Amino acid sequence: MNLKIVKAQKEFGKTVAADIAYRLREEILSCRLPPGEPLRFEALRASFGASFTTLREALMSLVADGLVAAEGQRGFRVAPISLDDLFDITSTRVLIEIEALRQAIAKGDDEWEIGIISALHRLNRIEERIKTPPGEDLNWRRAHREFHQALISACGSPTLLAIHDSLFDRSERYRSVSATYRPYDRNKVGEHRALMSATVGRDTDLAVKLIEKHIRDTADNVATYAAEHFDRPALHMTAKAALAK
Amino acid sequence: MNLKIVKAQKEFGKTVAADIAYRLREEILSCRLPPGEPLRFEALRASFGASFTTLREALMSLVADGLVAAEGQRGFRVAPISLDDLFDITSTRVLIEIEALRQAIAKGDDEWEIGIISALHRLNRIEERIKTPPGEDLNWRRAHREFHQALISACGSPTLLAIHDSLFDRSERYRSVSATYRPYDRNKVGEHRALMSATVGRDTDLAVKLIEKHIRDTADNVATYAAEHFDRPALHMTAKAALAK
DNA sequence: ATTCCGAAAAATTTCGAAATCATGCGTTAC
DNA sequence: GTAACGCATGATTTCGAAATTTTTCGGAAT
Repeated sequence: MNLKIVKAQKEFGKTVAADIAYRLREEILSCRLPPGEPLRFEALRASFGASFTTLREALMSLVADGLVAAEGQRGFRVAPISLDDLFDITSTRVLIEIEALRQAIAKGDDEWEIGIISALHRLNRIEERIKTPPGEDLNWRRAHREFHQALISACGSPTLLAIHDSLFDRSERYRSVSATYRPYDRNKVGEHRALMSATVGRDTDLAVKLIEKHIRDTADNVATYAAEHFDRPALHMTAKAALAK
Repeated sequence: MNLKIVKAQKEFGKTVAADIAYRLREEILSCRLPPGEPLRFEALRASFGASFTTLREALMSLVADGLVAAEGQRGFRVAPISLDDLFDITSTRVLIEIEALRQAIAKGDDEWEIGIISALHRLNRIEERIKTPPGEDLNWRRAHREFHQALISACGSPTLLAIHDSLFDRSERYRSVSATYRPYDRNKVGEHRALMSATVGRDTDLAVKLIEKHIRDTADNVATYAAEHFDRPALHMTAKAALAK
């Protein structure tokens, strides 16, 4: 585990703990820290350069987001993935996003429309530029997330938005798993544009239909290409353990 | 603030931090720690007998549950309450619980039905016994929560259940606020029974209608009796500050 | 050969001091 | 008289060592 030692500095968040939580989140969402991987304090300490306490706080906030699993007094590990979990997240996302989108279309103002169009434009630009699978590109992931947030940002319910954020993060991890094994589906570009049109055009029924299809298709795609990589026992054999064979 | 000093001992949770989080949660849900109240470490340290770090961890988990607000580097306070927040929680609860109840009725087995009937029976027994407003009784609150959990426990979606738990906690605080100012509405007993009957009788449309009415009526009741107590600036004047006037 | 017990080892959890940051007040310059 | 600066104060945040808990490994008994 030769991650370079980076001095804990408030690059992103206001506090060191928030910064570490953010960086750890990136590692987990991109699956550089694979599902099931145990998170031992000594190793994290070496990678992130923070104390036990600060790391613990970062880990706890990720537990709250469902990205890390805490097992009583037996430490932390990256939350495992499974087909059941993927289906559960997908169904719940459909429920939440449909409702949020309905309300946003009913309540959204000019600024909301502009936010959607801007987010889509930025996403498209990034997709033109990058060559690597977008699932691994930090900027693409950020732009993709911001587009989906923009769609429902006018729904008027902080709770709905918070739930959406959490579910979107958990979905992201599955996208990353499958992105390793397949090229990016260019049809997504069209889907995003259609979603924008229907939403800004206040065609509630069409927009709702499109968002459900978009979410379910993405999940199906992941399941098809990556299912064989689920539910494996965590591959956390150290070099030492592998050598002992 | 003359809370008695109780030695931090693992009465409830497995770890001291989990135990303190549980006890703090109770204080907040019952509004013994009023909304908006600043949570200063020295005071908490005296009340709960734990170190800064442990308290911080407990606070952070309550922040994740939306019961405590963390303001950057300016410490913690009990999350404020407002009519907007009450309406937001209520709408989202309706969405979540209707879907969860639908799925539970479709998938529930014998054990599920028995769980509902048992939970209702326990709740009724407690209601017969107690004299104080139920909102302040720990056992009533626990039984009430377990009845609502039992109704949807068979929905098959861990995510839906987790969201419900979180929203139920946040609602609980509003119930506590209003419970201080009005007697318990005995109609609730009948509502719970009707809810049980429709659910166990697999009458999806009726059950869904009843749960929505139950949630909305409770919220309206709270709003009517307690609205004047919302949005007040936090009453955290110390004796010194009051004296200075 | 297998299971059970106990002690050593490894990991997590807790602690209080030290560092850091925000706030309010007094002083000074304009 | 007003605004701006700087210091003192009180609070939070971070640290690494110490205590507690879990896990592992070896040995003896069944």
